[in-house]
Amino acid sequence: MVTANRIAEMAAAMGEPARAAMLAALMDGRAMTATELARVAGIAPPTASGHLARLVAARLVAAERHGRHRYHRLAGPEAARLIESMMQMAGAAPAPHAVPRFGPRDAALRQARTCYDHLAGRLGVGLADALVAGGWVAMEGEAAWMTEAGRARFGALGIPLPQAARHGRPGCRPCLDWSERRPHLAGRLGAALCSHAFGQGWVHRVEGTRAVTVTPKGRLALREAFGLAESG
Amino acid sequence: MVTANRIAEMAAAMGEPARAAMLAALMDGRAMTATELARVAGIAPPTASGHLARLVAARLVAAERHGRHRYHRLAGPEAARLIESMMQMAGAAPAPHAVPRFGPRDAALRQARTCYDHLAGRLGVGLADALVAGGWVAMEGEAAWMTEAGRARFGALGIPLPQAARHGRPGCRPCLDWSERRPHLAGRLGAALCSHAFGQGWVHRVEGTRAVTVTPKGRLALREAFGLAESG
DNA sequence: CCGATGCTTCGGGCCTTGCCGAAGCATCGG
DNA sequence: CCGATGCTTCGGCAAGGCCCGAAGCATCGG
Repeated sequence: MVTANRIAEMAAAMGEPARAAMLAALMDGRAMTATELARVAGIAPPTASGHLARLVAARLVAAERHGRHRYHRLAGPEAARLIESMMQMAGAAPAPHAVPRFGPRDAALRQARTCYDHLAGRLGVGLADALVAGGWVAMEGEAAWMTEAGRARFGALGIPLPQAARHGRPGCRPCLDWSERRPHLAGRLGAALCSHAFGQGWVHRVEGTRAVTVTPKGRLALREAFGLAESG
Repeated sequence: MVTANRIAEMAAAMGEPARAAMLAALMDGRAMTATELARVAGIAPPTASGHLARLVAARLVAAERHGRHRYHRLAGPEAARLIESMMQMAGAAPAPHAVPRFGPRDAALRQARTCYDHLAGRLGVGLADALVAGGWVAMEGEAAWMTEAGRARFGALGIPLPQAARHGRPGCRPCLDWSERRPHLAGRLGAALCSHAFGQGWVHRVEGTRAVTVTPKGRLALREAFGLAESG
């Protein structure tokens, strides 16, 4: 009974168009200020402030002060996962959940972007395909796992590996790509790959968006390391 | 933007204690009448009727008339999956989400029950353990898959097998058991095993509950087929 | 055909919640 | 030190939602 109440609390926090829009906007894993989120949701700052307080209370969103700004991000991978399930069941968006008004960045977003903490778009899907084709990773339905060979080769590249079956977050799982409608790689492995790609200068973020571009160096590295033919 | 609204609609449908309690009660996959659900949620029948209409509108619940009764069940595996995610994030229930007032059936429920369309409780967890130990199935984190050997042996037992990587539902996935706090087997394989167990007379449902008992025949068969030592 | 049963619709009371503008705090930049 | 900026709190309004009892439909059992 108590569990039903907690469910209701969380669900109610998501169950309002303005808050749902905010959560969707946070799904790329970046943090946003209250004012930005107000604009995204199409409401006045005071209203947004109230909504955000409620999302924080429901532990779906975490907030952090930096000077006179307050940055909001999803509370964690579980929250992202939950919202992702909802989006999927909501019938995946026809357009890749729009960033309103910021102009026609759709092409760039479709090509490559971050999805919470891993890579998505054609780049993410292509990378996942290459990893499966190369025998690094196997996928079946909603399951994915590293092969033994993959584990060894990721290690050799200096990519920190999720230990097998640690209790919390799955090491490796497929995540349905909004724009491509095919799976890319999420979970701890997806996050590790993404941060490695940033760290090595394979990709750069397009300032102020969640789009990323592949550098020439990255294009080369992705082909050499994973056999990824075209990466944008 | 439209996607945020649909999310909000679904979430709002879940975001009310009475409705959340109803959904939780439906999580074993059986259908319940409106009056039963009213009692579960602790509200009057007219109120429940309104709630159920809303859940149906949100496509979380499906209803079906049988004579003067109207049976409600979860709309499908995706809905079950979604609610399960919420429960998990809600911090798995201390008690196995209670069937109120129907008396002290907890012991039986903990021992063996259905969870949506597959087996749960000590029986379900033990079966999953045995399948992993016997090399039928492998599990890692939130991923699970049939081994080649397992696929062949399930087929030999006459259990209809999910084809690899069909698009909709995952063939095989772990599902955190409420009472045991360890995974049992869900997905299409879990459902196939469960219906096989009922069909072969390995288990019987305890009338009017979601508890099941293992028959002597079932105990024998489970040991012989899967090496499951004690099955209640 | 008639009463009992299951469910829904209707009407109305009550409370919650969304929304905004104005005003109050804090921080930054000069 | 002062104005601009980001955010929150406050007050008030309006809409929507939850809840119930009474009454209306349908179905079942005799």
